[in-house]
Amino acid sequence: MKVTIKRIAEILKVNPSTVSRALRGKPGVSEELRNKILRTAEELGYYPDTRARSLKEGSTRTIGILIPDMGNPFFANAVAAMERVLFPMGYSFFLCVTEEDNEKERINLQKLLSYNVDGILAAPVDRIKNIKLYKQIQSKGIPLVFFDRRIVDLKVPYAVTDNRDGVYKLMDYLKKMGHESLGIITLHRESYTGMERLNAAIERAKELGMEVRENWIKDGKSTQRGAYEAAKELFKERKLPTALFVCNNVMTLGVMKALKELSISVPDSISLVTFDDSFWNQIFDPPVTCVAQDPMQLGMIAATMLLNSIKYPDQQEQDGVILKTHFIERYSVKNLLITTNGEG
Amino acid sequence: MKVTIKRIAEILKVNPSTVSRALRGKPGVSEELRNKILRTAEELGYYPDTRARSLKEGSTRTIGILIPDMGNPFFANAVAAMERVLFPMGYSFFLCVTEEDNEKERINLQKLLSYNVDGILAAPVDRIKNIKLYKQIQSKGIPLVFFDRRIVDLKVPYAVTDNRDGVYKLMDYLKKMGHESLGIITLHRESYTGMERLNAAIERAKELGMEVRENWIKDGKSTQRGAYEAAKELFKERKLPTALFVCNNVMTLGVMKALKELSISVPDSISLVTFDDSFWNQIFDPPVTCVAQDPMQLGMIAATMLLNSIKYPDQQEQDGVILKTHFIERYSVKNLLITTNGEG
DNA sequence: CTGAAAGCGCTAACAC
DNA sequence: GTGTTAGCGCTTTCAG
Repeated sequence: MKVTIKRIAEILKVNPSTVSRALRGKPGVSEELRNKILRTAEELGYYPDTRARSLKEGSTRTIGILIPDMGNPFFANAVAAMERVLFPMGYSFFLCVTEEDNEKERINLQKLLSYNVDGILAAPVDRIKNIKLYKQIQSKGIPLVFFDRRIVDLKVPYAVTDNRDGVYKLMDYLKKMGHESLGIITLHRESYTGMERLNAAIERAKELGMEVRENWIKDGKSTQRGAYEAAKELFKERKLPTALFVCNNVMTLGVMKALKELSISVPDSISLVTFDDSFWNQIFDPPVTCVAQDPMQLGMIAATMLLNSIKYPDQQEQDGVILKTHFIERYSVKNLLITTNGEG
Repeated sequence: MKVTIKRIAEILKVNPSTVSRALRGKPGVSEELRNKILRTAEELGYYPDTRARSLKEGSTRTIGILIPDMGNPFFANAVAAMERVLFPMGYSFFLCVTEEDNEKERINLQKLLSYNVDGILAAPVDRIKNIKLYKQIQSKGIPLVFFDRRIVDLKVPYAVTDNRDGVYKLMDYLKKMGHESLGIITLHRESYTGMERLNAAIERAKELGMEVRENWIKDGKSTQRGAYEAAKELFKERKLPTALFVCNNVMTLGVMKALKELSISVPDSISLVTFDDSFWNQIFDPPVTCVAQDPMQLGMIAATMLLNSIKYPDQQEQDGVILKTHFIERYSVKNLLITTNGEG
């Protein structure tokens, strides 16, 4: 038998509304009665039913967080940061994982709608498939913030990294080190970050006069495994580029594994740069040169933005935050300009 | 204005209950009316309010997952596996992060109670502080499964790793390699896993005649940073053990960082074994010998057990699953028995 | 200071 | 096949 306000009321022979007032600390209950009520509630193990309460009050104090992949420390850390912002404000959250699947994204978003979350933090799968649903969320007035990825056609506040800028830093560096050819292990192609990084890399490489052959571009599908296979494919090519750009952190693991198995040494046989800096980048042999994003900061900012638009629903500023990356030079890129007479 | 069943009913000039029947696919509505209802629901962007529905029906199709740390890939992967079990069965989940804080654990559990989750998957903070609350959850008949850690005094089903067995494997191996002294970087001391691994290590080391000085045991607090500091502390000691046991994966990162900074080479200056095998263990230089747990399997099993006790609430089997670890020999332990006349 | 009554959105039992 | 009614647990007027 569930412990309800009604039940407590019956036991104490008072009205449910009185119990409610007492429990919520509202005025209009004598100290004595209040204490008696609190005591029985405690004894009986009473917990307010937030479904019922929120049905009356509106807010569920609940938000939805939608990410593509739990296994990626980037997202795990972003969520961790969000939690640290949301928890102190009394919010709980549903965690939804899309695995880059539009259908899963759809179902999850619909559920969040049904759960009447107060807001949604989403890293959407792509820019097309569920755009209608995101629009619907928006038109229902449910606060929504995109993070890491965004749907450019939608006027939704967002917190993302400046992918273009990050990629440019890497390309410029490669050029400076004398590299004239480039291979790329790409993210899931339809994703925002996937597009951004790939396009930026190709554009910039071309601008700098670097060669990027079609068959040097392999789809790593955003995952460790995908990148492992992509790298294996790439190294089957007869002619290879001198430098390789890996589009995220977990794919770097896959690429490294492939390199190890094929006994291809970095940076002697091929140079390597990556987007993202997970701890393993510094521990690899050699440590990997990269541009770093800060998932914690991203998560914190996104969550703060969301809380803000929950608090001020009419403030239609629809602003976006774009975080710069941080270039970190390590030892995975060979300087081709000074090693022409090297010892091999 | 919210789109409700009532609203649709008004527009179509039918009764709410008819709309409900139509939407839920129940018999007793003419095809024509049903289609009309479905169409308007679609047009208006109707989503059923699960609060209201569950208030009537009981189940919220929601579960709570409580973990100590998002940043640890072990837990991230366990949660990922749980999600893969729960999602297809139509469950959403609240993710709660304790950060090894009893107070946070308490608040989160109480919220889960208030949210009327159908079940809880928990890796509890310790064996003492919130035991009453866990008991209450149990007595309320809310399905509960512990994973990774458990509260031994409570008759609650669980899925954990055989910590003792794992530690024994490591200790026996060290002994076999000729090590006679041992340092330990410990987990958060009050946690179940913290206790288990530490006690097992000390016991086994003593049994094997290995020396474990009090000041060779440093508290790594389960975190990368904690372990980093603990390792720095340890290496201030004048006399050092020949081998070091690190009690989990993320702490290994901290220890490695400290070792690098201090230019202490593994395994020449000190040998290293760890509990857990994250990908970085294989990539380190040298690759690290360890016992591996499988967080995915653990998560999958725990989630399956929970679903089972949701489905069959009366089945009081209260069983536990104990997973064996898998010993992986790599290159972080020096064989002291054959290097006495080595080249240094 | 306390009680009575209405209603949040939905469903199910019961009428017709 | 469709409508009526009651109620899940809670809060909030409005009475008294």
